[in-house]
Amino acid sequence: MPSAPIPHATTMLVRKLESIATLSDEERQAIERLPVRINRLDGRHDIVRDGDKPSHCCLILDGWACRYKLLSQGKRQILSFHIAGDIPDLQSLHIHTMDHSLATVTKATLAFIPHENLRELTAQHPGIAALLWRNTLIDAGIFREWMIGIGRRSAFERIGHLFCEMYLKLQAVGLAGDYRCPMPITQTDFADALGLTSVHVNRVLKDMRGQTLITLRSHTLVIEAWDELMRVSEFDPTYLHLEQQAA
Amino acid sequence: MPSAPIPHATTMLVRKLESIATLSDEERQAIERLPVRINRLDGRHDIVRDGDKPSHCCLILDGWACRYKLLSQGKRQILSFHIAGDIPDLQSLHIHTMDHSLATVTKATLAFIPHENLRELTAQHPGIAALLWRNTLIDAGIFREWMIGIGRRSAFERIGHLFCEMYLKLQAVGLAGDYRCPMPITQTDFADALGLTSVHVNRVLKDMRGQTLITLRSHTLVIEAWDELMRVSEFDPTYLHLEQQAA
DNA sequence: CGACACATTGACCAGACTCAAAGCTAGTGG
DNA sequence: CCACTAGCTTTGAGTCTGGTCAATGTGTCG
Repeated sequence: MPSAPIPHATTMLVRKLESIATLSDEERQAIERLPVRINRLDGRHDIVRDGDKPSHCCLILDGWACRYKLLSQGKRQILSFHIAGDIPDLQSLHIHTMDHSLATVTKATLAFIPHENLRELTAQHPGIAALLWRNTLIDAGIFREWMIGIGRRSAFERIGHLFCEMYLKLQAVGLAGDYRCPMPITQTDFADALGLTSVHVNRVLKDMRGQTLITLRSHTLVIEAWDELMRVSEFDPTYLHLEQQAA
Repeated sequence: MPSAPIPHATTMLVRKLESIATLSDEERQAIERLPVRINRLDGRHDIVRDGDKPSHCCLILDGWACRYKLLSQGKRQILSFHIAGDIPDLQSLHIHTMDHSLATVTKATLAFIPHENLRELTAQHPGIAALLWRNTLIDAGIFREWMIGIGRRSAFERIGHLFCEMYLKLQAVGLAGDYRCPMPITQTDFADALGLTSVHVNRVLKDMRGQTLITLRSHTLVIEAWDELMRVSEFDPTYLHLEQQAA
């Protein structure tokens, strides 16, 4: 988790897409010609807000972001967490009004790509369109899995499940290994992501530590018993569709 | 709700896509050339199962379907309900292994379209690809909204919210009107969709009837007080992205 | 060395669950 | 055409997971 040098934005995108399928030279070059605007933001800072009609998509180069929605009486539901290589608002390319917000979790480096260029790219290169489409479909699969967790799993299982999911996602882009990964979110964030309260999250974490399943200190997670954690969380990684590990 | 004659499969697809954007003659003809296999199924019948690698997508011509996943100890989470015009497993075009199941709810008429023809269609016509992509993105938005409900809304709000959502979706394809629509699902289905138990659903429904918000009898829902139901359920239809009403 | 955000803990509470037993009702078959 | 049945709905009584409220630690950063 020592932060590797942040790659050039389009290089990161090429790498991400090539982890799924091979790109032709032409496709690779078309991606590399995309104009990007790089922006560095602090943590806890909105990128796009519920109701906005954005004109750019946002590629994460470094740091964490999350999608969330605010409800009445200060209630908040976090919908997803995103890491380097993700384009969390790719949907805005085809759905013009945001129905939720996107914010940084940590300090982050973002690349903004104009919709018009992405639209041109996908019109010219159906293969790239398919890959980006596929990306949004995997996102939808993760939404479904979260729904299953919130709807039908215990607090303990939900938290364990999230640990497994984030560890594998981070590992796939080389940001985790050796059962150790960054986990830069607060207990309130956990609660809002998993449909719990922060008080209850605290108690479950205490329990998990007691069972020597995990260590969680200064925003670093160590999974002390991976197989056991997967088992008690009923975690099955199929839904992440991580065909291969990109390094 | 009197069942109109079931239109030809490709006509239904053209109509659906044209409710979002205009198709060129060429695009329309390409869709109409799609080969389809029509199949009539009873209710409560699996169409595709968790783990399958389907080679067709399924367009619903008539009836209801749902996506669901089974967990240990007989737990089930229903992920979505689908009605005429939907292609609930469109994702299988780009994600080869099913991470959940798809089943009919009622007796249903389905049109199966081979992946290879859809892939060819989208490669040839980026505009159609964009429209289908958009469809899957709206699905994802509905998943997010369900997540919000299960995570942060009370049982009462969740049920009210689902009524509002299904009424508008049905109305958009001409299957509902006058605050009245079919609702062919059991209280157990409600429970499994909303992260509740059927006993509790039953009690909440009783409460809703008591407040004269709805009538629900023999699989027909009548919304007696639409504005009030929307208000108490905190329902905001933005996420459905129903740009216009198709008749 | 504050100050502030975050984590932890205790005491109490409630919305939703479990288990179990009756009622309904729409089909089915005789 | 009616009795039967399977599946669904309704209700009651008791329980529990997870929520609420509030106070007290703890760590980090200017």
